[in-house]
Amino acid sequence: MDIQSLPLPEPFIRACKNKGITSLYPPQAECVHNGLLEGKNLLISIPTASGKTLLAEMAMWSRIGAGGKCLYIVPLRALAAEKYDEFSKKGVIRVGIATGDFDRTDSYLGDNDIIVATSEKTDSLLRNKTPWLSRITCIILDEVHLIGSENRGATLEMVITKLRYTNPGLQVIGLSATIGNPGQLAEWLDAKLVTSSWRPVDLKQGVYYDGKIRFAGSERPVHAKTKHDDLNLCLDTIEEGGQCLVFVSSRRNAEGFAKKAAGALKAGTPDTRELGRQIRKLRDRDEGNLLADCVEKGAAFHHAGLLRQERAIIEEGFRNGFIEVISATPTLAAGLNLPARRVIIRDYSRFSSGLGMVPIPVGEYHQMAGRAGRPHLDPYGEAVLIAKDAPTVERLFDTFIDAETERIDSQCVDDNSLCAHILSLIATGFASDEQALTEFMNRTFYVHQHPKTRSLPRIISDAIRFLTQAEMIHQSEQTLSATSLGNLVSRLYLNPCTARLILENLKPGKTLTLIGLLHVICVSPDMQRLYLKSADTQMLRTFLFKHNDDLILPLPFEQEEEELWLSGLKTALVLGDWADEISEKQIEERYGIGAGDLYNIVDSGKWLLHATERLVSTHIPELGKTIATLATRVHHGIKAELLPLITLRNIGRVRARTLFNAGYPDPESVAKAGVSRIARLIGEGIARQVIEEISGVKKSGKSGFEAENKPEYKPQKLTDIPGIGPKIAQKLQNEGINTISDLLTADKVSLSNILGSARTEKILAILSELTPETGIKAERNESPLREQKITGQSSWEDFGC
DNA sequence: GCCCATGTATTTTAGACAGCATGTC
DNA sequence: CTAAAATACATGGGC
Repeated sequence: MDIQSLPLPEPFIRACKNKGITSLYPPQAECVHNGLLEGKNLLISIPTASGKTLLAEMAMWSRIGAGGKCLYIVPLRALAAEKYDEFSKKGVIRVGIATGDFDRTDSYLGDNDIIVATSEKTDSLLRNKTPWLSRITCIILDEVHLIGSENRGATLEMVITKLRYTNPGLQVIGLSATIGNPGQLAEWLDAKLVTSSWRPVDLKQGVYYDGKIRFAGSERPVHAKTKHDDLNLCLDTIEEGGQCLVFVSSRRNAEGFAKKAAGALKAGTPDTRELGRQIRKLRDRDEGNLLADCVEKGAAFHHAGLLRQERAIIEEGFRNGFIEVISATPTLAAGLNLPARRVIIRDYSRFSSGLGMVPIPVGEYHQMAGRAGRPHLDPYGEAVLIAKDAPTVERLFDTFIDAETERIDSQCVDDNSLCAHILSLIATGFASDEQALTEFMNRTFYVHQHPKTRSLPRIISDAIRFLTQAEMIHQSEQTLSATSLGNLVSRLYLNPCTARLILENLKPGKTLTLIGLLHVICVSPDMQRLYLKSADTQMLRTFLFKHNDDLILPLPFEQEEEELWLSGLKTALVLGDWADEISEKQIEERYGIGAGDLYNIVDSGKWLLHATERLVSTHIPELGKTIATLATRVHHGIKAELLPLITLRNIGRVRARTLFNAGYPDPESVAKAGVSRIARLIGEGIARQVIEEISGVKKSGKSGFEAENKPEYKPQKLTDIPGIGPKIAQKLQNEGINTISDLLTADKVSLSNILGSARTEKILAILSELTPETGIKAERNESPLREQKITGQSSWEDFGC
């Protein structure tokens, strides 16, 4: 089928032509025949790299041509960024991206024709009643089979159900890997099912044993260059001019294999050495950098302990053909599109606690195998499993290559996130009584799979009971409504169990310490915890011996709970060290974690501390202040003494520490020191910028030295302060704040309630710069955490719900 | 007493989503 | 119902 003959906007057709795409692949043509461009729902289950993205784009362009707006839902932030780039390149249409870490376009998001978002972000937008969502006329569900994922499937299912509920006539395009029950999923989506195993590059799947790869019907000998089968398979492809992807079961294995491969590759090229340099630059120029050592030779490993930038360099280096082999954990299987001529699935079983080594799902095998063969670049793709003995050869064919893919099952009721979803349904007005909840749930995939279920009413009323007890919803007559707490929890995207855990334990009555607070957050279901190693247990016991009194939660007796408690403590200690300015390298060594892990822990910690502050501030403003301080400390990884400096733009933990140690503990002293002295510490460009900021001078052609002699900025009235106009001033006056000095003595929490926290921060930052000159001392008691008292009691019982 | 080879007990084991603010210069 | 590989430690023998 010729693209030019299709009813698609001209710019899109031109863009395709420029990329060399003139006609459709057979499965793509089938989708067009099935109404892709006429707004029909489709579930498309075809192999990776057979043109799913183009199908999505065709559907979206045709909807946009008809005045519509499209939402492209992906499971990973990295994937969102990739699609965003890809769609943006075509020009003409407006593309936006919405993920948790990437919301700069948020305010104008609704103006875009296409919005790329993660499923969680979409859920969050729904909970915050984002108006433009009702104008969406087409959703693309990338990797829709993830609806069966235990962790995150429920969210995706609820998002789909909600959007279809509010937007009648919505076109739904599901893009799925091969699954066992595609018909059932298609039925639920009211979609036509398109399946095909057609691939643009031929894929050969086989098992290696005893010097040969056995494919169905053919064999291929592999030259035994070394005594390692996995390595030989790898070198075989490289000699032939291809690249290799090796999937293994653990990080250590990934690193081990890359080291082995690097040893065999020996030389490396100028390109790989450059990549190595780039990777070295990312860390403190310390001695051993295994990744850089490997990459220099053209081998790399890939897992979640790496930094994002490291992963990006490796992926790009592989795509450009510089890196010849990557050994990876499943990160790469699910993530970006990174094909290679040969994929080696070396470890086909993985540890699962309580179960031992279990074989990976067939679906996952196919996802890995599907990575073999680069369209237009490789003549064919090979996916190879490695057998350790003769009988295993056949077994591997049976369990993976010739096996049926697993079915997917709805996770939306037995998942512990049901409470959160019920709360959000009530808070956003999807349902205002039990009847409506049931009706809504009847539209889920769960009920489609279990049409005769009778347990649903009980499950729903259990959730309602929990939420009522937690004072998140309120029941009068038959009507359910969210309390202000419930609304807050829903909008903060917090698991209700987490919110309850926090509120139960931060009640007044106990001495609150930094580690005690962090510990509460770290045992919540929303925190990603660290795995406990045996050496940790010893370390934690020692810590407990000395600091048991600092903790709020008592050590539980039951073993399972104890493990959660301890791993939460370990995670809390990591956050504590980070906020105590322990160097990243030291933290990584002390807890045996990678830089990427640290980043993730801090990221989650930041989010949960922010949420905690919001939760607590309403009831105990004093405590809210303390938590806000701590949130800032964890955000930047600084001790309390650096708080004044961190408010400056372009000053992070390192520069703030440099300035502080050189005798400039706050913005005023920095300004007084002048550009030349500060420049010696943090470089002239930054120094100039910072001092300009402190003096409140807008960026202009003026030199930084002039800025030093600028007359002091002395506001007289409230409206003299940038950020405060007549309306805001009126609001403040209504609360009894009439003058600048009132503002300075007012406490931050009540200000936040009047102005919102972002504005308050901004205004306080401005005020803090001028206090000495105005003669008013801003005494914002950031009392040390250890002395903070709160009253009440904490209980262990409701821990973790 | 030291070094190495071998045997035995112990330890370790993937990944990754989410908030903020809605008026003002 | 279900693990396996790497590593740390222990032992023993040769010198």
